Amino acid sequence: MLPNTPQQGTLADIASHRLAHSIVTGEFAQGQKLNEAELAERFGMGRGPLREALRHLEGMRLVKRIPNAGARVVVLDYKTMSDLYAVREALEGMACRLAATKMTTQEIDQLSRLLDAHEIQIKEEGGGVYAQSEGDLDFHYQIVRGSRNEMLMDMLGSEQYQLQRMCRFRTSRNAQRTYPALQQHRQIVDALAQRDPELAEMLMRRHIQGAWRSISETIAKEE
Amino acid sequence: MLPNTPQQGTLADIASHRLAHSIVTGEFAQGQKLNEAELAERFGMGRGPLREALRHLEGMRLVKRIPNAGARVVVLDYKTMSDLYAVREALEGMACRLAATKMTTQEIDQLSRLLDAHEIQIKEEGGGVYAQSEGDLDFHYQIVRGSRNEMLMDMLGSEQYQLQRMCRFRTSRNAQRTYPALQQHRQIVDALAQRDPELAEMLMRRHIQGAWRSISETIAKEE
DNA sequence: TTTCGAACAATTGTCGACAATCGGAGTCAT
DNA sequence: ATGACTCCGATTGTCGACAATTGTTCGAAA
Repeated sequence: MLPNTPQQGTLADIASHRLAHSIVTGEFAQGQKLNEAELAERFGMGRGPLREALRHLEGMRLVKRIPNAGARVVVLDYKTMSDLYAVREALEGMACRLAATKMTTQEIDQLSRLLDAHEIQIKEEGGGVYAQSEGDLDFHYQIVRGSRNEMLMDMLGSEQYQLQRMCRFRTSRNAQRTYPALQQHRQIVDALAQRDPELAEMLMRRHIQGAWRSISETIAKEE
Repeated sequence: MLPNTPQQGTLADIASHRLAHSIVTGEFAQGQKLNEAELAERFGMGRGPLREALRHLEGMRLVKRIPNAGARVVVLDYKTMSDLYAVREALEGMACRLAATKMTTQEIDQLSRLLDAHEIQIKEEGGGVYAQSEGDLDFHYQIVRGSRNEMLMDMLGSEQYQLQRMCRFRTSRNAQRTYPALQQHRQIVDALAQRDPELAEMLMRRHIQGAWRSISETIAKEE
């Protein structure tokens, strides 16, 4: 469902996926230097494909390359995360607006049932991980797909998606926002069902602003 | 001023810039196959750096790569351009909203003077190319910089900027929108000066919607 | 004549080795 | 003791050659 295809294509693609996973999950610390020869050895490939993978990761903003000085894992400081959420707010807001007119009624119903499943899951598990779970990402991705905008799907699916997951791995302990998050999801689906683009965009933007406020407070508390 | 640095770094970066230029200006037709060996020969370098450049261009959505089948210049059809402008509307709208609170008064004044220069330029040249000129891009880029959002600057500066230029090269004949465009720019600067984020975002979004409508009509007329 | 298949040419994917560049250890002079 | 300079190790950047895959063309059989 999610664009997480392990992919069996070229070595460069494999390296790209494995590296992205290692970076997002924190296996590679932020700011850590990525040695080409060492990684090529570990992945059992030459440095050529690995360099292409690094170039790709650079495009996804997961690593930062400095000519003649190698590549380092990006550092997700407060400013970077803040910037990321502003971009997400703009893009997902637009996606939601478009989805309000492009999604089929059937798809919207399906989205509603997805939320029902989430609600059950929350009640069973005590509901501590919803806003961070893959379920939340699923909801957002379905709406992005509903926008029928290839560029948005690419940006939010392949690129930002990873950065956002990285963001969550970094601040995975705050999870008390699960109930209001589900509530907001329901409101968004309602707006979609009413075919109200303005409202749908506004609600999605508020939803993401709320998520950022929650994460932001968590970070503040830790210090 | 614009992020058009010819750059004297690695061969891969040089190839990336030269390729981007050739693609944007139409020297390489849309959908044209890009032969690695031939391009490496032309640029006087090996295939290694060139492959890295292609990876980079793929990230910028200027080329589309298919594993084991090579890279082709992207085709800017109607749907793609429409998607592009929706993304631009979202991102530049957000940039303008942020700029309304982050730009210094001095910077806003400077922006106003930039528009004065544009107005003079229009009157002198009969004003047929403003909306397509580099001057318009300059205005937009200054606002994006004013957002102080690194990610937005990257996205709109390095990546989308090229696609948009390509878009304009493709439809360079419609230029009767120059006066309303300048007028809208003035309104936007006013909103920035009044420190009104909501209004600034709304005006920028309308401005871009107008640009898309203009381009869209031109394309329709051609067929 | 059409279609299926196999060899072939062209192009992409990959590797190993060499050249260029950067960072740091060590040393010498002030 | 401190600063700068030099040399050396390590890492990145680049190239050429080889392997693998694809698309094509030619030919033979139905």
